[in-house]
Amino acid sequence: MTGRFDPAVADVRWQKTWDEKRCFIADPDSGKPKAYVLEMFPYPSGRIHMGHVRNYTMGDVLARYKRMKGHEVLHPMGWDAFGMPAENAAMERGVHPDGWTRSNIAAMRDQLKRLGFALDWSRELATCDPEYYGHEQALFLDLYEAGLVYRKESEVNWDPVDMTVLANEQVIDGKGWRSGATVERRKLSQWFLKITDFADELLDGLESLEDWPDKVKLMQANWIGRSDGLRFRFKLAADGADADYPWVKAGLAAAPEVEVFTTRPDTIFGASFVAVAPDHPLARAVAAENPDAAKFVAEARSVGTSEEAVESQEKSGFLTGIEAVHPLEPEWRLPVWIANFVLMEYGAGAVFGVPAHDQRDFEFASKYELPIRRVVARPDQDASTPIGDAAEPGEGVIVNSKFLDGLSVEEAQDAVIRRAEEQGWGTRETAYRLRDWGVSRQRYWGTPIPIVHCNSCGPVAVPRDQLPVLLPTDVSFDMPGNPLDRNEGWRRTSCPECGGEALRETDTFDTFVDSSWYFIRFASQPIDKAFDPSEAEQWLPVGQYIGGVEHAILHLLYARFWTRALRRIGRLDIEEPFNGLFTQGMVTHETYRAGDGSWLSPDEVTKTGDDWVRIVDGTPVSSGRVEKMSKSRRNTVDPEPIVDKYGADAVRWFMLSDSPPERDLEWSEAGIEGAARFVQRVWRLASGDTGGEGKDRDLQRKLHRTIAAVGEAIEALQFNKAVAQLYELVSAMEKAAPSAARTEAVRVLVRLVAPMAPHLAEDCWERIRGDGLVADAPWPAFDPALLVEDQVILAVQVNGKLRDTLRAPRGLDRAAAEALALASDKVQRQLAGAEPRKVIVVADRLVNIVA
RNA sequence: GCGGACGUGGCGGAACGGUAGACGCUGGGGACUUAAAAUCCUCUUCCCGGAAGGGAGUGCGGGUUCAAAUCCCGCCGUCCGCACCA
Repeated sequence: MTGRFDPAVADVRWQKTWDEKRCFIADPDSGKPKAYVLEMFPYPSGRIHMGHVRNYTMGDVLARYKRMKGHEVLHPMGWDAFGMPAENAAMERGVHPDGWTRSNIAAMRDQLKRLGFALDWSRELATCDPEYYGHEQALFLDLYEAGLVYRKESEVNWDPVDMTVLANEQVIDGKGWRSGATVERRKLSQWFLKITDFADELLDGLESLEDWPDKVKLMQANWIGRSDGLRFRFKLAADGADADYPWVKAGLAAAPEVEVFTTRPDTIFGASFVAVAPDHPLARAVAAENPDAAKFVAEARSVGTSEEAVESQEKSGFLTGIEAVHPLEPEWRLPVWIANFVLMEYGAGAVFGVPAHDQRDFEFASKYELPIRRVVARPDQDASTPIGDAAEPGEGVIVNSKFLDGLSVEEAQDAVIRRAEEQGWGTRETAYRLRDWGVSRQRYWGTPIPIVHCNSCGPVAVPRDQLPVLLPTDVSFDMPGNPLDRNEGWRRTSCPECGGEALRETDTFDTFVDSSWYFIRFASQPIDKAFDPSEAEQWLPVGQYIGGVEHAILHLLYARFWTRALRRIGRLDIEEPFNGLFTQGMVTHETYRAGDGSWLSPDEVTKTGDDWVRIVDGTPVSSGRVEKMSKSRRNTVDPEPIVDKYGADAVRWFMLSDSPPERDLEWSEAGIEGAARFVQRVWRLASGDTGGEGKDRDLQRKLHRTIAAVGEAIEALQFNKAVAQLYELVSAMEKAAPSAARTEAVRVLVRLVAPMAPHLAEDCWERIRGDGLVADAPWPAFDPALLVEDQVILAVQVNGKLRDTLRAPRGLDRAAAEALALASDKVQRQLAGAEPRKVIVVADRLVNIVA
């Protein structure tokens, strides 16, 4: 039989067949065990990129494998369709965000379909569909009514380029995650979701996520940043005339105290100062009275929170002249400073400084010559050992600390907290780094926040029967800012409560709200509500979720929160949305630069000998490091022409080969060529002579071992290992003479490659007259008895070094193995007449002779 | 600074503490062909050697073990996350 597998014909043909037979429509009532395989849905930028191809190929292999193993598989696809790029396109090209987004979706859907993914397109959704965001508005109101939403004027991260607010999670090194602009501080009224109410749950829940990467769990744990400690109050010394105290003048007379939070209450006798944040009420009170203080506060606040600012900024403080009373030593006074390193948002917005055992306090004390007093000593130190040129934050025994002396750090912490609680000046408390999630965005292309602002009633929820609050279509993008603010016709409305004049909320949701529940909507999509809990619970939690690690904190934390919030308000009985998580690596490519330093794309350059040159004029090109494919580096490779040239299966196969899926995959022409060759080799095996009688025990064993190994590798998401196994099997089959075993091997091979190269597999299946579609065929079973060889190769070592390998029957006993090894010429030569002192035998593996 | 991951041929990478380098790519040699493409065979960690064979070898230095890429200790390097978090 001659000819070649022709993907141009086969791809279209089988995609059509799967579609017509509704192969991948998930049926909740099939009675089969359910499996929910999900990849992070894409933003409809207009074209798919190699990262999508890799991501969706991995999910597809798993989905198809699970189907073959007898599961009812839910493997849906949709569009994370709201967001800035649509508005940018509107501003740059005058197209409407809706039209732009819709046509992008149509283009990308076609591209995805060409790759033959086993997706249930009947459940496709886009977050910009009113049917989707309307339900989201209702869910938001549910949370609002349950007290999990609040509005507050707060200092926010303002992106001056995108002209919107960013969540803390979206500020990377002090810059906006999309625009890269340095983020400013602004005061705005914002809607917040109470994610901090779930801090403990979200942290503790991580422990149940056994099939998540440790790295991601750790990142989330660090992000939540739980610290256990003591919150306590310092009384402010009021020894002089009351009226002079700044807090009295500032109207704070009722609270002549300052509260601090510490994780090291054991070091309380090492305190040498108290410091408050520049935003602290006490600091403001002082600033109101003292121009120097006001100047200091203003300067401290003007410094950004960017990395450079924080690193280069020296610790500095302003001595207020106020004194705090040590809670355990009433005669002991500590100076109160305003310090630029104290954050108002964390803990109590004030700290007490222990220079000996905290590096930051140490630096501050060194600068202002404050006492540095040891209160913890390591075994090689005592109470009088001076502190060197750095703080000692570690463990030890408490010294110089009255009733705490001799206790361990941990014991002393307990003792101080207990005493504080008994005496009523402090309480055990847990502080978190996590802040509430600000979800307001000053953008058009997002889900409208379903709130109306009434002059007399304040913010009022839009009644359910008026949902969805639709985005108006008559908007203009001819000036910066949010077009909703300028759309009076849409904005003006009446108050649902009093009927008076009111204005709609013009902010829209952060798009991470949209992606916080789409996996639930995939599982159940009734018309009249967001989801039906009993139907959704049949599929959820997602069995395997696959996506990029860049969402380790943002999306994955928000989705966990949203799921738990729905549970708390009784809407869905699921604790964690994603049972298994896999974060795949990026697709990378070499970068190229012309002589003038500009980036060149891979199709502008060619290699002549060892050097790269520009195709147009032959000028030399320098090849740079391998980096993530990106537009700015111009090192992207568009999947579409690759699929045209090699077919979907070769692309899929290459995406799974070589690199372990969690690591980066370097795109190479040679790699895709190799994958295309493999596709043809399989096709030739299935098209070749299938006659032949008789057994081939070696091939049969190889086959059964491969079935076991490939299944195991797919389940562990080690696709590169599955690929290597299949290469070995194909190689062995090509070398084997025709036999019944070989014929059987072809039938099995086709099914083993089906999850990875489904079009090829269908074509082969048809040629060998398999029943129905290979997509519906059961995964081949293996015979455990055939996994073991009856001949083994024994490694023979002398003093741990390999000297010989010997073929031996399986199950040889110690003495026989030893005798066999000692009979080896090579061993005898190494021993040179010496008597073995000891012989180690590992059954069926090796013999080590120690001389 | 804190936390984490990783370090194996020319390259991507395999390797329950038990034959290091599977498999793929690249490269060399060969077969088929008028020629090419396609395909197939073969070699490809390094050093000495014609070969047989020998030696070295998993970032570096120690250790545990009959046996270490794998376990332990200490360095060095690369990457990622967080970052004045009290």
